[in-house]
Amino acid sequence: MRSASDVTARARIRDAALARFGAEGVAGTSVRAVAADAGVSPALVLHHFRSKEGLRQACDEHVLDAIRSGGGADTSALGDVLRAATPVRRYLGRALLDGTEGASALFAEIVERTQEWLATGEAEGWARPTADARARAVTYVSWLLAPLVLGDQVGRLLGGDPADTATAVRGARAGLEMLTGGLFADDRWLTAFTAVDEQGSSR
Amino acid sequence: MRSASDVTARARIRDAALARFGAEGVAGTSVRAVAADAGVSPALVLHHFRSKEGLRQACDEHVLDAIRSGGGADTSALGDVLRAATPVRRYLGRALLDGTEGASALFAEIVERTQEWLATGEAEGWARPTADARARAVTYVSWLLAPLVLGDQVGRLLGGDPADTATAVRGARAGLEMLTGGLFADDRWLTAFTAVDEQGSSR
DNA sequence: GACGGGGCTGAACGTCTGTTCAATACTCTG
DNA sequence: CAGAGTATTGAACAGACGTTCAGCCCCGTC
Repeated sequence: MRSASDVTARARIRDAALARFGAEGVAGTSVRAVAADAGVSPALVLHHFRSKEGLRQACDEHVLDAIRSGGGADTSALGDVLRAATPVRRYLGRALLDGTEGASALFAEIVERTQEWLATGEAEGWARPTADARARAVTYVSWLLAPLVLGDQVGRLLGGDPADTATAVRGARAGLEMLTGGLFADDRWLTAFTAVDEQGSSR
Repeated sequence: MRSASDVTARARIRDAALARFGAEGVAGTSVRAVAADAGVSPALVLHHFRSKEGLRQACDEHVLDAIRSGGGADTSALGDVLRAATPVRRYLGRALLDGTEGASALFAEIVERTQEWLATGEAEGWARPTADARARAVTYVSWLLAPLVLGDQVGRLLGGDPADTATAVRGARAGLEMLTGGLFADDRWLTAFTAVDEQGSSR
């Protein structure tokens, strides 16, 4: 076994599957289509990965390894996700929505790391205190991942090319702006929401 | 034609399709499964809607009507989305990811409304000014929709029941908190990002 | 009571699916 | 050079798929 090094057929198949799975979903992708993209026969796909499900698992593991090997640097997971190649992003978005085992684990992991990171920030004074650290971390991560899942929609409205890095950067800057200065100048919406919530919970 | 009033078979089929499409994707759902859920024969599904694609379009229109009829009240689209029933949310999330014609239109529409709403807020003083109003509106909407698409992940980490309203409320409050007070107390991340961006754009 | 039409069905169709299997081509070990 | 083992293939399978069609049933109209 020569592991995963070059453009071995196994790797070509995995990459083709990654792209197809991300673009059209796992259920919407046939083994034959993946094989055609990789330039091999359908039988070879099943030879290398035991089944279609095995192929999906292999994609999961590959994406997870690729992202995790980026290392949790100072900017937390933000950079990891933004730096990931487009097919990987698309695949990850769909895996998160499908509730894939690997994707779910990754999500939980990122939330955990983020919560610790924010706790540190709170102690060091650069992050504001919160009443519900868990909810804040979860929501923050979901925001971070939103342009990943909704990338096509965001890209379409922000500029012609959804794959263009400049587009993603423009959105990310606007996001950081909101998180730094805040979006709302007073707490009218927060109090309004609290009112609606208490009224609604009596239903 | 008695239109759509009660639990007519047509409506039952549409609702069953909505739930299935949302849970397992359009490609992952068979006409036979929808028919079984609705308690009718597969042939009837094709009789009422011309094809599987026609069924998908009918779901699109129904969801859009349901959401739009909520009316754009003062809290913008936030309430509309949160109030939508769980199957509708799930369906909408997947439709947005798939880039459905209807879902894309809805997204653009919400962004437009939100941008105007934020411009008003800017004029009235309760929304902070921004350098890129468009990017801010798009990002804000994608954040609003994030828990919708990632609902399962968020729910799982925030409490046992993803369908529970209390869970969604908890996340929404944490979000509003971040948007009101801001998350970061100083602009270290904003400047850091700018630095990385300028360095990265020279690649 | 005859009749027409739409809701509804069972059975069938051709096609595509994931998967299996025997056989071939290739590559390294002895 | 013989042989073992892996990469790779074409052909075939059974089942599920979307879709079609002829026909039944029920209801309101003349």
